[in-house]
Amino acid sequence: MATIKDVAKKANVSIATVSRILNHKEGYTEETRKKVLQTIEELGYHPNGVARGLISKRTNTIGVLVPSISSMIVSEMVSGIENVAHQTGTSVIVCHTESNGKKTMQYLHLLKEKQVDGIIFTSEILKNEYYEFLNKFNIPVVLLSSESINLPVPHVKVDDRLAAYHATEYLIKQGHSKIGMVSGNRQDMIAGLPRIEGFKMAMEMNQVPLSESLIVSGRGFSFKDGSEAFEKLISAHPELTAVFAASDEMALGIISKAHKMNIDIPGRLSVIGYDNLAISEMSIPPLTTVAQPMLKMGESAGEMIMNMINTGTVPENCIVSHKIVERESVKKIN
Amino acid sequence: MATIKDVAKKANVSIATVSRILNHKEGYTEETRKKVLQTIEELGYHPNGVARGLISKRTNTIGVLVPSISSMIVSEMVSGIENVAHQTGTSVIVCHTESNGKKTMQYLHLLKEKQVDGIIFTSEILKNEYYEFLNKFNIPVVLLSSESINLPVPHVKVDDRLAAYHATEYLIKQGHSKIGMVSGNRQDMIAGLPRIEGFKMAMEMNQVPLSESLIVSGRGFSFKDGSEAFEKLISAHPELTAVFAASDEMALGIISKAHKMNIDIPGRLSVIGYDNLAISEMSIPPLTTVAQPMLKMGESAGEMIMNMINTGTVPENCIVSHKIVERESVKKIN
DNA sequence: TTGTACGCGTTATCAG
DNA sequence: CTGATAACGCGTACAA
Repeated sequence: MATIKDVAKKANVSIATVSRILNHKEGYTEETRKKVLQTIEELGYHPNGVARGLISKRTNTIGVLVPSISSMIVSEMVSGIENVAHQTGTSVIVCHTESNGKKTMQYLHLLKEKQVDGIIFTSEILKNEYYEFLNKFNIPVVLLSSESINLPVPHVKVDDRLAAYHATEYLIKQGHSKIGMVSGNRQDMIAGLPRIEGFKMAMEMNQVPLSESLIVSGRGFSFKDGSEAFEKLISAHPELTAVFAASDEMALGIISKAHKMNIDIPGRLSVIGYDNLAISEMSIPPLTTVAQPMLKMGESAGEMIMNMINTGTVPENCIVSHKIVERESVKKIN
Repeated sequence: MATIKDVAKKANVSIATVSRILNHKEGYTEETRKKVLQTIEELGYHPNGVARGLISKRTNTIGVLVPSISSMIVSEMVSGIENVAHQTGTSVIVCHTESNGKKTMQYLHLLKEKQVDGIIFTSEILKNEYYEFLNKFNIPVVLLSSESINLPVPHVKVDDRLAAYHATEYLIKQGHSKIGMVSGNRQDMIAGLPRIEGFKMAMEMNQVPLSESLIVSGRGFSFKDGSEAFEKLISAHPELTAVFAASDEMALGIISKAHKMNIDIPGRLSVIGYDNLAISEMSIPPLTTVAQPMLKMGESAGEMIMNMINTGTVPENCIVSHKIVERESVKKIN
């Protein structure tokens, strides 16, 4: 494999000169530049990023920690991150933690050893243990679709409480007053509780009758969770005309179960989801839902981490705006 | 940041000894080992992988090229790759090429500069240009869900022709004899044409009437492609009782369009898909489909590349077996 | 404008 | 069992 030394020798210059030319510094004539470029071509020389990283203390690599790559919701965010990263010549290492604390720490060690320039932490809470490690080694971090209340780590996410508020309010404005919610896990302080709070708030603010039994939560946000929770909800409250689901997958679970129970959607029951995944256009009926701009969020997080790396400052949090995408799963009534 | 040198100094040993201990070589007493480990703890020392990579010529990093990360079909394969990679302490850099030749070459250069140990090429054909580059620098490659007919590159995939054959035959065995196909792009020699061939073969082998107009292909394999192609197909052949879709997304497109046209599925029309994505359980009705074991394929490709890296030999191709997952979108008829 | 020489943090090969 | 020391490929003061 040709090194910078080989190039220097063949071109009859010093490695310093070659290095300068490669890095677009000044200090050489156009003539020598051409000569060097020429022999680089001839030798098929490529710079060795590892050697460069050793001396420059930059690897142009960032790590992205996600609970699960194949989850439709994170893969799009990763895509956004990769988008902006690649524009500046940096690469993305993905690590799926499976929400496992031990595995997460393993990854953190691995990434530190690899000397990544920064880390994006996605869809999961930042435990103290993680933070201390990162902080100890001064590794820049940003939280994506997550947040920390006590730690000084910047994040990008939508305002879940507000978004849930809007979703519920939308249902109310369509004339519904018997509304239930199929929520995620109550213990989940990031994506679970806030959406429940938003739901309650909208109900109260609009004087719609509310009781705790109108909210039934699943273990997570999956299709199955949605389907099971809905079954409980509707048997306790057959009078419902609308349901707010805390995720699109849950909404699909509801639709599927409703179909089995011969409940027409949106004829007898309206459903609004949350996420605006690709699948929400594919369902029958197409799903009305709260859109989280996943791709954009990934891009923002990417820009944020690049900024931290380049400037050493910690940026402001970024609250991206949600919106309601109207399709056909919600019906206006009287 | 503490280096191996600091550790050596503080522990009153040489860096050589520290290195030996770190790498579990022999040549030191239990006593010195403890002392060194102790001071490593105290200093919070972590080895620098970049420096190690410079001398060992291994980065414990592989690159994965995919057309699009967020495509449900590839994200699961990446997950499989990452699974096995992490077990051996290697990381995965994902690059989405958007099927763009220029961008792909950019990534290849980037990955070479980063000195990755190997590359997995996913769901896309390996152009000569790519191969020459990889070959020139002796970078191990494996093809995942793709193959090359003229280049000596190992691959892992299912036998598309055979799988399509089985899917079609399954329809026939359920009593159908008026069968159409909504296919992917005919020009696609990897995932397009073979499935068409399999379809034709099954029809012919079972003496089911076949004409070219029974196959209509989309630009790709998307929901929209499926929905549009189906519209053409069914208007030309309203007598059809079953359709083979070349992907699950296309199948969903068909179901959706059929619903709009008041065609009951599976009552009047049976549909079989291809892929067995997560969404195929979520549709109404749940989709009967040909399962490609995406996760396992990723894992196989991961093991394959690790083998190539470690042994320098090129492994056998790996044809993984498909199977038909029966759900509710196909009805048996008289 | 150009070249020399040192250092980045490791591993590995020698001596001792 | 242990310790100097030379690589690995590159960037960069400093000198010429």
